This record gives sequence, structure tokens and C-alpha cells, in this order.
Amino acid sequence: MKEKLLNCGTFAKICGVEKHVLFHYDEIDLFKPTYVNEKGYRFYSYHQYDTFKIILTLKKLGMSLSDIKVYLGKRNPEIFLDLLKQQEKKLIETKKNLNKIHELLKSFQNFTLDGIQADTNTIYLDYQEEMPIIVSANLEDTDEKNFAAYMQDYISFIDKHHILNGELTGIIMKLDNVRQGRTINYSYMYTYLNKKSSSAFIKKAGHYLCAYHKGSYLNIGDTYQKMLDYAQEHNITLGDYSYEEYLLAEFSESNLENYITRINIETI
Amino acid sequence: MKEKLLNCGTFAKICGVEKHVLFHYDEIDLFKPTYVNEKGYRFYSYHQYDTFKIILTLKKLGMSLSDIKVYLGKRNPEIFLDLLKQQEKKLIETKKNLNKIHELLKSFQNFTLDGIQADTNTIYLDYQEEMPIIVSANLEDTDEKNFAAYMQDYISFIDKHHILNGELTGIIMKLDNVRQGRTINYSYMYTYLNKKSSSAFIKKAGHYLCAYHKGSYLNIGDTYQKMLDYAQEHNITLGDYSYEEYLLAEFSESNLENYITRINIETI
DNA sequence: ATAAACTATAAGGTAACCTTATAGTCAAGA
DNA sequence: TCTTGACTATAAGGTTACCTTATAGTTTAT
Repeated sequence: MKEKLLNCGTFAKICGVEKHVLFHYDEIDLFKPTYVNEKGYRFYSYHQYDTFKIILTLKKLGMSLSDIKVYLGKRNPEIFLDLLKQQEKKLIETKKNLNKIHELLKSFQNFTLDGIQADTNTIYLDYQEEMPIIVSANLEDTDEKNFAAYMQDYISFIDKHHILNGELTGIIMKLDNVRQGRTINYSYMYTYLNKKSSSAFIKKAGHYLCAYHKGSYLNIGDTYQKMLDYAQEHNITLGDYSYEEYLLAEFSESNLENYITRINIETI
Repeated sequence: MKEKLLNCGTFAKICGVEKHVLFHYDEIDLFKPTYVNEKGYRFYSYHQYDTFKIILTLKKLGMSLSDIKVYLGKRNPEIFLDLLKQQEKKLIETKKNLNKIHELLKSFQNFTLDGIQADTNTIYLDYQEEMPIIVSANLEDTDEKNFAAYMQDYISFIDKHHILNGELTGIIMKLDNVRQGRTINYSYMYTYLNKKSSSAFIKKAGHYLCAYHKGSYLNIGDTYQKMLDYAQEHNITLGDYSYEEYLLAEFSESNLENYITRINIETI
């Protein structure tokens, strides 16, 4: 009566991996068969399945084979427990990250859908609720070096505080600059937040004059001009700033002429 | 007035990657700088940050660079939306998987702790609640080939139905086999379930005669013998089967002599 | 003026396999 | 018994997504 052994192919099937994975683990001395016959054929025991499953689990948690090997080399129950606790911590972090990515995905879907459905021929007044935003330093008339530094500060602040709702950044433009044709002299970068936070600014509630600009960022002045004309015609008093949202851009549209930017101009 | 550009190092920092990643993406025509000067220096625009962020997100979702490149080659807003929806589906699956792994981790911690705290010198009666389990085909006296086939069926059933609570498999032994010294002639494999399911058997509620065996599986007969003696001394009538749980084994303990197996014998 | 810090390309290395090639082994059917 | 197909083995080269090191030109700061 001796222990029943499983051959290489069968054990691989049971474990849900390919055979050469077992070869590989054998070769790097990570996980070796219980018994090798005189022809060199590998045989595994029932109990090795548990061990293999632990190895697989650790691998799924992102541990490298060499780290797993190190663990197995010095393993004892206390070290195993420590490892598990530490991996659980990491796993909880990973789950949080995936949740953030999920938010991102949903947000991407929303603004892309907005871009697809955009009517680029109308200008209209839109009542918008108050929204907390985060804002960069003032970027107007900065040189390239300062612009880079401010952008870096801004992005790293967002990353550090994990405050992002998943939106990409938009741009705040001073209307005076638009009037002078300086439509790429951005005033601030901004991003919507999901919740108010101490570091948040507020995009004021109220009516915004809105339009969808179709085409390159460089021609956005054309659409602004139409909006300014429209405001004058309809006796709408505009505020100081405009919010630009890049709904369809390089990442979702190969043709520059089809880019869609939503423009929201403050009114008083 | 022209667009402000970011040099390679700065753009890399903002994006949270190393510079040679940008080189690499440039080389494989995945993501190229807006502008290259006469010395070959790369410059990126503010708007390229959004694109890079999308690339990073898709990569985090497990897409290969070549798949991302294929997408970018044919990108349009509808295809982007489809991609996002498909990735969201995959992400939801991934999150489910991580939840399962989390359960596994917690379960590993529990039985390892049980093993560490085990008192290997006492035999005692323990009242255990009814537990749903899943059970393999009868493995008694099978040859290696059938044993392998049954094990494969069992494991693939568990994997297919995602019913696992995270436990490793245990073994059900017929006490008659133990009495004849055939302690590796396993009767069934079993695993605890978290919920009752149509495919579940029941491990009956009641008093079990319990002990922790220390050492190799091959010597488990010694501990069984002590338990049988104890039962006789104390007029405990034993049932037909015993449940073995491998708390400390190859995966958490390098010394065979320190393996801990919990034995639970049915009583009447 | 010179050093420090940046930029470039090119070549080789890495992990964790995967693929292909070649050859020995074994069980089942003609 | 022979042969076919399915299995086993090793060895060598390929893959992805970089990372490292080496060498050299360029820009900026003191």
C-alpha cells in the first residue's frame, strides 16, 4: 500500500497549468516532484496539490517566483502567517486601485458618450450645479520651464491625494485672452472632484454659455467667436473665465477635424 | 504664441514613468512625441498627457502594448466606447477573482493559526455544527489512473462551480481502513463550502472525537491508535468515518516532523 | 571654463514563461 | 508483432515590456 502518484500531465491538468510550467518550476528548484523514475519521468503526490495551490495564489498576488522560492526556503508557520497578513494588506490596496480604475472607466465612457452625442451647431445656456474642482497654479504667460513645473506639481498633487473622480484634466481660459486670440495661453488646469475636500475650489453654480467645438484645439477661437457674437446678440453678460473639456481627442479619435471640446463660459 | 512643450524627462516624471519607457513607446510606434528637434530631442504637449494616461489605464487593465497599438491604429469614439465596455466587464471579473483570493488568504490564516495553537497531546470530544461539504468520488482501492481521474473530476468541479470557500481539500477516511493500518487508502476528498448548494453533502452535526496529529501523514496511524484506545476507555462509540484536515504541511513547514493534521472522528 | 545634469542610440540582460525541434517511451489497435 | 498516436524528456530560441550599462553628444549652472 503506497501513496498514489500523479504523472506530470495529469498533475498539470489538475492544477490548471501547462506541463512545461512544472518543468520550469522543477528546473529553478521552486517546486519539485515527489518522485522521479529511472527514465526521468516526474510524479507528484496528492498532497503536493495544496502546495502548488499556495504557490499559484502567491503568484496571483504578484509575488515573483524567486520571492516565493525564498519564502519556501525558510518557511515555517509563523513566517507563513506574516506573509499572508502582508499579502492581504497589499491585496486590499490593489482592490482600492482597481476601484479607482473602474471609476476612470465609467468616467471615460461618460464624456466619450457626451462627445458622440454632441450637437456642434448650437450654442445654448445651460444651468450647472456647483462643482468642487481642483486647480493648478496660474499658467498664464509662463515660460516652458515654469509651465512644466506647475503641471508637475498639479499632477503629483492629484496623484498624492487620490482625490480624482476619474476625470481627465480640463483647462480654464481667461476670456480676455480669447478676445485677444491667445487661445492656447491657458490660465489653469482643473479637474472635477467627486466630493468636496479641503483643497477644493468651486466651479460656481449658475448658467453657462455652452457649445461644442469640433476640430483642432488651435481653431477653438472660431467657436469662441461665435459664442461671443451670440452673447452680444442675446444680451448675455459673460463672466471672466471659460471651462474647456476635451471630450473627443487624440485617444479616441484619429482625425483632428473630429475632435470635440465642450466650452462652458461663465455668465453673470 | 505657440503651444508649450514638455521635454522627455519632465513628461516622464509627470506621467509617473521612467524616461526609457517613452523611448520604448516611441520605438515601437505606440506613442510618439509631438515634436522632435534637429538634435533628436523629444517634446510632448500638454494634451498628450491624456492620451498617455489612457494608455497607462489600458495597460493596467492587462492589455498588451501591441493590442493598445492596434486600438490606436483604428480608434474612433465608438470603438473606444466598445473597448471601455469590454474592459469594464473584464475588470468586474478580475474584482470577483480578487475577492475569492481574499477569502483564500483569510482561510489560510485561519487554519494555520489553528495549527500553530494546536495542542498535540490531548484527545477530546468536540461538538461541531452541521457543515455543507463537497465530496469526490469514492477513492478507495482505486488504481493510480482512476485516482487521478477522480481527483481531476473533483477539482474541475470545484473550479467550474466557484463554490469554494477558500479551504484546501481534506480527506475522509473509513475507520475500518485505519484499523487495518491502511491510512493512505483515502475514501474521499472533501472541502467545506460557505453556503449550502444543490451539489453539497452535509458533514453531520454532533460530537466528534478530535486530536492533532504531529508529523508525517505516513505515521498518522499512531495518533489514530491513541484515539481508538481513548474511545474504548471512555466508552465512546465511533462512527464509520474520520475527517482529516492538513493544517500545517509542506507549504508552511519545512520539517515533516512538525506537520499538523487535525483528525475528527464521527461518534454515535 | 568646467562640471553636473541632461539628451541620444545601441547592445545586452531580465522574468516567466512559450514555442519549436528532436528524440525516447508507452498503451492500444491492426 | 508492428505500428500509430499520445505521452514523456531535454535543448535552444522566441516573447513581452521593459531595465541596465556603455558611450557620446548637449545644455545649464557655477
